[in-house]
Amino acid sequence: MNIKDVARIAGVGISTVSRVINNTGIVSKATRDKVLSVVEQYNYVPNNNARNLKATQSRNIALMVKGITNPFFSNMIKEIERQVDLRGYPFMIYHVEDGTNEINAAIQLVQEKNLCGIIFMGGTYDHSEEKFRRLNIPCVLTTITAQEVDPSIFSSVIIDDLKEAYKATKYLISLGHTAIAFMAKSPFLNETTGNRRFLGYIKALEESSIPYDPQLVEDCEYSASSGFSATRRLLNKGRGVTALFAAADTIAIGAAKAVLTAGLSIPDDISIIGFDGIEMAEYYHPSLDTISQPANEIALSSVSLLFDLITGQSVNQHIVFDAVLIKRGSCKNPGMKRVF
Amino acid sequence: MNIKDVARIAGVGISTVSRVINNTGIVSKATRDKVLSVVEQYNYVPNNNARNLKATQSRNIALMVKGITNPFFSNMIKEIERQVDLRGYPFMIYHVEDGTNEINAAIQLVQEKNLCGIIFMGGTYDHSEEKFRRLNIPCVLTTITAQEVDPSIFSSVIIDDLKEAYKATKYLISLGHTAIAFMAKSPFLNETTGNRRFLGYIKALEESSIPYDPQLVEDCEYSASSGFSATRRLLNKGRGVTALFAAADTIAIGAAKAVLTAGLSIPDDISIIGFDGIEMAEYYHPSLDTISQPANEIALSSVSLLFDLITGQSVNQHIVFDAVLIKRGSCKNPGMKRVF
DNA sequence: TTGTAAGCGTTATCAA
DNA sequence: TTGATAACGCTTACAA
Repeated sequence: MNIKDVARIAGVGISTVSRVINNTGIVSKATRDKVLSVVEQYNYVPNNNARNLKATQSRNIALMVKGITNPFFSNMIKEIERQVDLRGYPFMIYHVEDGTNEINAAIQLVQEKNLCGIIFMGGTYDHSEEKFRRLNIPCVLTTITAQEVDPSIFSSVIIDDLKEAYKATKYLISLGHTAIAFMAKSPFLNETTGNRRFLGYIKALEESSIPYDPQLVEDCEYSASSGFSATRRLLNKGRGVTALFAAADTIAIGAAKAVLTAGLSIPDDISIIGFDGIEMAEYYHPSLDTISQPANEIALSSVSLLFDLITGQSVNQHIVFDAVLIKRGSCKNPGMKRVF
Repeated sequence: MNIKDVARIAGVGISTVSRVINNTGIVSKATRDKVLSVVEQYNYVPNNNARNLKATQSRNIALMVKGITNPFFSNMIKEIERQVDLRGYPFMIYHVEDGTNEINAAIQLVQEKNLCGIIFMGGTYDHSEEKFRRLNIPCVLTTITAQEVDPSIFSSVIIDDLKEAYKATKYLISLGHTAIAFMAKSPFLNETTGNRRFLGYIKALEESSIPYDPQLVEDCEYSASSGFSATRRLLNKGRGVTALFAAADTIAIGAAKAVLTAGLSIPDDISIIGFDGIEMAEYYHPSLDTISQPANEIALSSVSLLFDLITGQSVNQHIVFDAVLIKRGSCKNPGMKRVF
């Protein structure tokens, strides 16, 4: 079933069918009805490939997600999809494997699928300007940004990872902790989210003249199991840790399990604070403190920035949201020092 | 940059370029190298729209997910993507809003994007045969099936929800529980996963001559917050519940939180068992018993069935995996009856 | 071994 | 208000 068939059956010309379908140009009511009834009856759906081929510029929008298993992203994905849908643009989600370069993947995609806009979620900050230029379509970075790239060629919606991590660490310090462990993915790899949060942690320590102990930093994946093993390793080192700052709630949950399994109490023996603000951290027992990102606002703004760009209503912008320190009782002042 | 440009710059014909790109037909080494160097230098990427348009049948594969926020799906999505990628087929993920019909959405998609295969994940069992016929491409249902449809026109990879729920309930009964609550999404709506699991619950009760009390069944979303409220409602009813069977781990986690928040102990006061086998249930404290689905095998089989269909290597099949009852200590024999 | 040319299903231009 | 018709970028006979 193609436009030709519809035209033939309806007894009209091809372009008339096209005009009816796209609501473009003037068509008499009689002709329009005739065409529509055929379309209806035969379940005709225009072929997008042909459309895009013709159109040079399509309306396809893609979301490239790095780390789709991170529950923090799930709700954002859903909201982004909803928002794009609302505006009537075709939308697709692409998952990028850890270790593949999302921009490279995107460059392929833009040409292959004829995208008119793209949102990147997750990943690193270390993209080259040349790649961005080659992308050459409106582009919003969500939860990440690009340090080395001319800010006028992309938009971004983020929180200030460094500042928020600083806030979390400061909070622990203000409670009286000095032996504070830090867990994140790739904390020592420049321009990653983990690194930004690590820098915030370091800054807070320095400001309070607490010497930085590299033994207290663990590199781990964004998962409970990884947080669990990392915390085990930490506890086994016997550095008298009294507080754990996990740069993701998933890690914090694994960490909490390791602490509880070791027969220690949260927060009496060890305080824990996470990052992100996922539901599970709230429903953990004990509920875990966290730095909660405004996921919904981030999603909404990302889409709205993208459409401003697509419709040419504004130039590239960079929005930085504040995250909120949520206290649920998993942190308190350190009790007696213990030796692990 | 299109194939014409490449041909012109390389000083060859269009079809030669096509032959080089697609590794089809015989091309002399010299010509091939010349073409490839131009492709390389100008970053030429063939336009997929044109390809698909020509091809009638493309290689695009889509995954339609209903309930992308369910962490049980996350790893499966990742694995499915990986498997499709491995086979070198373009892959895209589509999220279907709760409340929209995924088959309708798919019918659109098949024509628009020229799909050659589709996997459905999540959703309900109640699809009409007519819709499936209209789909008219290889199609695998994952974690769901279609009761009313000729099984020779689709494949499926599932667990036996009824049997596994029966297993869970039986387990609780074998421990001595009789006041067993059940929580699921839409337990009373025919042909949903929640309903299948509900029927297993009922079957186990009947078999043990435990009268069914509708007050002990709660309808809730697949989320911790929803499980939390549902459990609150349950406890407030004062029916002396001693065990909770949550038809999803996310629900079980919310339920556990409600129990613990009420000052009760798991499993001393209340036993809890979940369903699915997500990581968080293991790292909850206490770790939660569950019926664990072989998510990875399900993902692998789904893709492999789909490709068998696409390549015509086999006809539609229906695979039923066994799930495993994992005991982590959140269930024990009921202690003294309490009145809540 | 290579090139020419005819579509694939649309949209848009132009003439009727 | 309509209907031919020329692209869009590609693949694939078929010819050379």
